Formats: sequence, C-alpha cells, structure tokens
Amino acid sequence: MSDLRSPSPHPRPLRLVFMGTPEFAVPSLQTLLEGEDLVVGVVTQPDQPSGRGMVLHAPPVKVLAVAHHLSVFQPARLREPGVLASLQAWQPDLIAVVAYGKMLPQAILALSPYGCINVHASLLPKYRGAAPIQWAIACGERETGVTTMHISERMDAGDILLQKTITIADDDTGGTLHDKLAVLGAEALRETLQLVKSGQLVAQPQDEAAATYAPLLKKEDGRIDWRQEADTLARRIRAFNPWPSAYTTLHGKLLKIFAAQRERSIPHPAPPPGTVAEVTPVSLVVATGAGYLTLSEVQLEGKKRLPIAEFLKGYHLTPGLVLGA
RNA sequence: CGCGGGGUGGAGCAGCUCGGUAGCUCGCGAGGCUCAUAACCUCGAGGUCCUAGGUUCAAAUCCUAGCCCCGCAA
Repeated sequence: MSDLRSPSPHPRPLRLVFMGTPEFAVPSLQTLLEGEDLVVGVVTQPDQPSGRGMVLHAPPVKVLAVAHHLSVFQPARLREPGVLASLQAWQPDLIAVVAYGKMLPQAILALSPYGCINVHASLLPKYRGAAPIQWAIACGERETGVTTMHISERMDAGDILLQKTITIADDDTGGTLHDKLAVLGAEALRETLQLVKSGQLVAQPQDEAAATYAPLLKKEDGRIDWRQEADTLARRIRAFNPWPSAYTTLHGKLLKIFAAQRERSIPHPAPPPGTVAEVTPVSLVVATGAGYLTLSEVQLEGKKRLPIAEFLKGYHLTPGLVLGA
C-alpha cells in the first residue's frame, strides 16, 4: 500500500509537523531544525506530574521546541474536538512521528500529502512495539537498527522506507543503545525526507510472517527470577539498565542490579537459585537456575548506585544468604 | 503539601532509640614478611559528624528551619 499521493519530486522545503515526546525523539527534532525544511508545529504529550514531589514536567521534545520558539500543541487525546483542525491549520506537507506515545487516528494519517512517517528503533518487522531496544538486547540479538516507515493503522506495520543497522556491543545497555539509536534514527529520518523530496522514495511492505513483538516494559519485568539461567539473567540485566532496571531483594529491601556477568567456575554442590554462593572483597556470586552470576554493579533502596567492591565494603554479606526471598 | 531512606576522615558503612573518649571494612603513607595472591603483620597520617539556629554542664545523638543525594510512585 502506498499513501504517497505525490510521487513526484518536491523541490521546495517541506512544511513539517513533528510529533514526539521523550528523549529518543530529541535528536530527530534537532536534526530537522538544522535542515532546510520548515518545522511548522510540534505535537507532544501533555506535561505530566512526575519525579520526586510529583512536580509537573514538560516532555523533552517540548523543552527543545520551546527553546526554538516553535508552536507546541499538547492535546490530551488526538480524537478530541479541534485537534484535527489545529493540525490542518499548520498545512503540513508531511508529519514526522518519533516516539509520540499514542496511536494516530486515520484522519491524521490522511491529513497531509505525504502522510505520516515514523522512526522505529528496530529492524522491522522484528520488534514491533513499545520497547524494541531493550528486548533486542534481552533476546541476545547481535545487531539491531532503526526503520523509517509509512504509518499505517496497525502498530508498526507500515511500509518500510529506509533502514539503518548497528552492531550491539557486548557492553551496550538499554541506555547506551537507546542513545545510539536515537541518533541513528535522526539520520534515517533526514535521509528519508531527502528521498521524499527527490521523488526516489520506495515503500516496501513488511514481511508479516517475520514480525515479532517487543511489548511495553512494566516494572514487574525487571524482577529477577533466579531460576532462570545465568546467561538469560545477564542479558536482561544489561537490557533493563537503566530502566526499568533488574531488581531483587536483600533483607527485604529493594536491590537493583545494573551489571552482572555469567560466572564460569562453578562450585560443586549447587545451592538453590538466588543463594549467595561466594563473597570476596571484590565480588559477589549468586546461584541461578543454571550457572552462576557475578554481580558487578548494584544499588540498594535509598542508596547510591555502586560498583560491587564499594558496596561490599559497607555491607558484609555471607554465603548462604538468599536474594529475592 | 504524594510516600519513604540517607548526608559521619579519600570510598562504603556502624554509632543516634537510651546525649558523656570518633568505630568497622577498605584506601593512603612508612616499615616488615613472602616463590606467590585484590595475601599477611606492625606503626602512622587523615574527620567543621551537610548547614544555621535552639535545648543542655555536655549534642554525631534531642528540637526547629534550610540545602543536597537516593528508592517508591507517576
């Protein structure tokens, strides 16, 4: 399917509306602002009470937009009266959508001549959904990337316009990979717009049979089930760093685990999963369902995030203690 | 006023309930020991106990206000 009503070249600067909300969308908006096209309006989620004290916070995209004196629109719902008219008033040629946070109604998809183009943080059709970055790491992928696509009514199922691939480094976390893909996504968006203007855009339908899903992460997804195997846990810990973060409990208190490695040397009588198997001044080894995990960076509830050696100077743990009990 | 934990030599912590000599695990310096180890032994330096008031013969500890860090929640 192709919604492109004008496949011919578009020699003039485009009038763009940008829809996006979190940090991931910031490099994309920044790139558009540096380009020749005109960002005529920005749509972002309403300010939300958040953080300690529940203070009202503006989304990162709004902060950038305001700094550039752009028109900012923050509708609570896209289907409420007046939203469509407001968007139409900007007379966009194209709407760029990067992590806006809500599905777009058909009326908006059809609102501009070039439709809505989205940047998604995976190599579609793999990892459709809200948390593609984290799940790519958690699933042990060696590489991932970004995809620009033409938005359709089904989530992340639109025709692919352009893809960029990146290798997942051994030490990449959800956080570092997020930052890399945010930048890569901005590049992909810029190049896609160039293709639009030169009339060389090719839209390729996704292979539905190959689609996989990366569901929204919930806090609970971070809870460590020590019965899983060490490799799996190590990947999840890496993927969920810094958010939602993998966690267990220590003496009834929340203990976040930000980094851990699979431990190869295995003491023989294997204690039950979650049991502290070995403690040295610089390491903490925990039994899992299969293999052992050496924790290397942790944070106890109310305290700072610490390398394990620092943590152990203040908390004298002994083998036999069970985590997550 | 969303809920909660915390600020103590360079690091991480205890001490606070029940005011009265600054403690633990490290790190750092000097020396010793060892084939060797994130090893061991001896000695040593280093602290306005977040800040400002208050109570008291006496405050890290009790009271008040403020600043900063963090967990939950969103």
